[in-house]
Amino acid sequence: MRIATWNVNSVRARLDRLVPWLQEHRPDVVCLQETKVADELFPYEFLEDCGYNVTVYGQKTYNGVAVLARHGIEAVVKGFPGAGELDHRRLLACVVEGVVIVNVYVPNGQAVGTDKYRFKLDWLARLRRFLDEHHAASDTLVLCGDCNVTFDDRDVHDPVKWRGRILCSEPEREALRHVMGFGLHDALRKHHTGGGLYTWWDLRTRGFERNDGLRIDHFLVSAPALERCTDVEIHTAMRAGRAPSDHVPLIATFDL
DNA sequence: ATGGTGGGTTCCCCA
Repeated sequence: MRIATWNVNSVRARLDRLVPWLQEHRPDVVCLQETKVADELFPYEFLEDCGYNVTVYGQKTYNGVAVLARHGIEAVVKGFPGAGELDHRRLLACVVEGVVIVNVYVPNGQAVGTDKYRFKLDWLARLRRFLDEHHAASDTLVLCGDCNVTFDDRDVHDPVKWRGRILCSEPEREALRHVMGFGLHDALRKHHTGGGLYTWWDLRTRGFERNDGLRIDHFLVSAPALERCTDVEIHTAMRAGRAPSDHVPLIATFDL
């Protein structure tokens, strides 16, 4: 089973990139973030025509997550249970072929010390509680998405410039490690231990042209899933060319 | 120290 994750920065604006990529690579499961569209306006037909069942949890303008699967999508959970209608639409969990899929769009946090930063740290604490209350580390579980946090300086092209800043600050890394404490492992690091592997480059500073990137999109998987994980690839080429997202897709392969 | 680009909406917010 091959599982993909991609922050598309608007699913409607990215269809011309997303559809050919799906047709070429045909991942079994695709977790999308930042779909930026209300559920009734989601472009279902384009993705269904690629051979996918589609489950969405979106909102107008901001946030939004979706799961596409070539197999049946079961046990769908939209948002943190009990959080209410006003909560950001950033979490979509489900089961595909017996694998628990948790698709997340972690808040960006804007800047260290802001209200959005505190919201981000709290959101990560809620994510850990959600895992504790609804899942077990002995399950075959794959949590993936835009985590908006680097693990360490290997994930940062210019660690001096980024030290202590948003996406790299120690409280964020600690909050992410607390999520990992549920019993998750950084699947990419099973296969690639070096630096220089990035998934996001800032549009505003034309970061991609200088490879000024960060690794903030992750596959965080339970021990049973890690054991069966045979590769994680970053599709860096998708950052080049016309109208890219600021994030590139990743595909993790599991011997399942 | 700031701004840059891009998406979606609305006369600006968010990343």
